[in-house]
Amino acid sequence: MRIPATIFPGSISQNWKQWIKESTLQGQWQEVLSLYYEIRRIGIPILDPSLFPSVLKCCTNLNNFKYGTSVHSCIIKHGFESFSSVGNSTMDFYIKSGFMNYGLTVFNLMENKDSVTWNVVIHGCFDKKSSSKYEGLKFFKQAKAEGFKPNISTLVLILQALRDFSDTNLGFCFHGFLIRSGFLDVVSVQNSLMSLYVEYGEMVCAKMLFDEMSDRDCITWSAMIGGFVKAGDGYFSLQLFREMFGVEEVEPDELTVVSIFKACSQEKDIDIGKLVHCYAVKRGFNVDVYVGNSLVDMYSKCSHANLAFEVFKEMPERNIVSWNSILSGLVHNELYAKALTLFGSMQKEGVEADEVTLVNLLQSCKHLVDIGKCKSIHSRVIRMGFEFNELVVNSLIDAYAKCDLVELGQKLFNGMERRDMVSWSTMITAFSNAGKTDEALNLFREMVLVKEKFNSVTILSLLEVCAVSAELKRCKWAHGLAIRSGFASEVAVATALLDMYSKCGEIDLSRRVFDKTPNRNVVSWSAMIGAYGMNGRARDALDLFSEMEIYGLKPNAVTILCLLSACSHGGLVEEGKSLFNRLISSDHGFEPNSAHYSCMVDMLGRAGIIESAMDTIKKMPQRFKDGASIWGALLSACRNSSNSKVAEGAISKVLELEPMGSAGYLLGSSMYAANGLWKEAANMRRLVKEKGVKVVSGYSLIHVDSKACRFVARDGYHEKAQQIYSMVEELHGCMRMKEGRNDLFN
DNA sequence: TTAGGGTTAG
Repeated sequence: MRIPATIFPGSISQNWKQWIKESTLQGQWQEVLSLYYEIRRIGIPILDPSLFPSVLKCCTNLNNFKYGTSVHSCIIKHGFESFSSVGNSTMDFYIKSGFMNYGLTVFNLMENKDSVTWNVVIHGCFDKKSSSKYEGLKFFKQAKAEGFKPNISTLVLILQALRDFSDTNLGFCFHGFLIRSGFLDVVSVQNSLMSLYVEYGEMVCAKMLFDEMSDRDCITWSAMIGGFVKAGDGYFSLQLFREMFGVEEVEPDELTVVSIFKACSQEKDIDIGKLVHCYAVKRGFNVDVYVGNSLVDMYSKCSHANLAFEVFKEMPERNIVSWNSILSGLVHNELYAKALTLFGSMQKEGVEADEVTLVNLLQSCKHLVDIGKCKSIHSRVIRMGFEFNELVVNSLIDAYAKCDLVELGQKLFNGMERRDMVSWSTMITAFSNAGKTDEALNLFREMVLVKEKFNSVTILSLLEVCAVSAELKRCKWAHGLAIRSGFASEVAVATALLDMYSKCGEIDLSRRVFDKTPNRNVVSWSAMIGAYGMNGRARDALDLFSEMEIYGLKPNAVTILCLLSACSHGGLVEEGKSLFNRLISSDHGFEPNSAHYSCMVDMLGRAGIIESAMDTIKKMPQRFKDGASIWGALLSACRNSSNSKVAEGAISKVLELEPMGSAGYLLGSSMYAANGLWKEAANMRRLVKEKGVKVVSGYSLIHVDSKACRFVARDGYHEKAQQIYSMVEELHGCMRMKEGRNDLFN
């Protein structure tokens, strides 16, 4: 290091001080420190404190904590610590080096605190890494009392920090302070306040602030658009975006289009998405990794997996979020095996997986119902040290449950150090899906007992559990709980409620829930139509559908399936047929799928019109002819009408298309038995055993006190089985006697 | 001392 020639002997020249200041501003920190080192080495006396702020700043930026402390001791030795500029810099150095406590010691010892002092300490408290945000608020209050004038950056930081507090009142109070102090005219403060309201979910306040603003910049618009996207109102954010285009002074940037892509995926509006994609390319935004990631996500969520992959391939820069986005996109589009393959490429490129990657992989395994792959990901989870990560473990529990390994899921759940709302909900759903209703309910009770909060998803699981157990008392309890917790007014919950009651046979209660549901959607209507169908009230189902059409609501595939099923079970063959024909020919845009055709075949079969059923199969599109359910429906029709000729063909079709499903064998066996073909019937049952086909048997539920007892035909698992069977015998005897007596009278 | 809005997941 060469010392500038213009140095006065014995002291530091003015030029030299200037050089230090400028070099610090230019980021030549090492050079400044070397010069300071020379000054100290030669022993040039330091007569004023003006060089210390620069030197300390260099130490901070170079992470040279040790040297900084020696500078601090030099400051003390010279008696310069009483200068507020030096004290402020020392404090800043300690705080930025991660030693908040040392910074606070300097702060407490300072005699001359100025506005900068307060700003520095408050900044320190609100640093992203800092954990003393609450302290920061206290300092702010104290500073205000001492007449301190905050600067814009401090105010912005406070507004950011307030997001971490759940107390919305703090935000409202601060808003008041900003008005009183006249700072609310500054755009960056307004933007930060608006974002705070967005974070609180107070969209009305955010929008009011937005409307009142006279100068809106790109950030204002983006924050507002992003806010509505976050609140789930993609439609309105797209409207705002159109409005923004009309304002000449502002132009959307990378951050704006990211929010717009998210809005498009929410609204499934691929047309606007493509348009904005073109705009982004024209403006050169597509090189931004955030923009690329959002595009991948948008195309995936709009079911355009190919386009998502194209964008992903063309991205100039990819990060872990890019990989996770495409993986989740593939999962979203049911391309599970492809997701697993792509993970292989990700590894080849040396990109390290994170928790989100693991969750995506587990999702794939779950849908593939592949126990081996689940276990292999599980071992990877352990190797990567994610064994105690709630997000990952929750997904593992879910995946194992879907693979029928509820016990393994339960083991993981029990071993969790920390469980969150999702852990509990996942486990409850797992029990529910496995038919373990008592376990599910007990777990929910435990969840309440340990004071874990629950959300509408938990309530949905709970309602499903109650629906499966079909016990009215339980259902009413769950309904009460849904009301008390404030979730009953949500459409999804209300729909689950009506479904639950219908499964208990309490169709009038279902209707009462339906009538009270606000913002009913196509799912609610379909559920109610389905409920009528399930309870044999086909006429009511058809009437409700007419009402739905009057409301102008478009039925979806499920609505129509529910209607056809209602007609099928209610024996309204003509009505079902005419409805089906009307929907195909009208401008509903309805294209029947294989389930609809199966339902039609089932309906005609139940009515004993096997020829028409066969005709339907002949006429339907070729691609549906290989669906096992179609032939299954025909087969059950044959069984009911003992049409063995058609049955033979149907049996072989079902067994060919679904060799591991139990339906074909069981229907076949019972049909042969009904026709006295005992050998063939036995053969069917032998095949079931030989092939290891899993038989799902029907069961009855009896509630004794608060316990549900499950009975499968001829099982002896109940502890009082013997007594039960002897009672059944006795009852049979009574019935025989009654029959006999009837005979006598007839 | 120095500031405001963005992407993936159960």
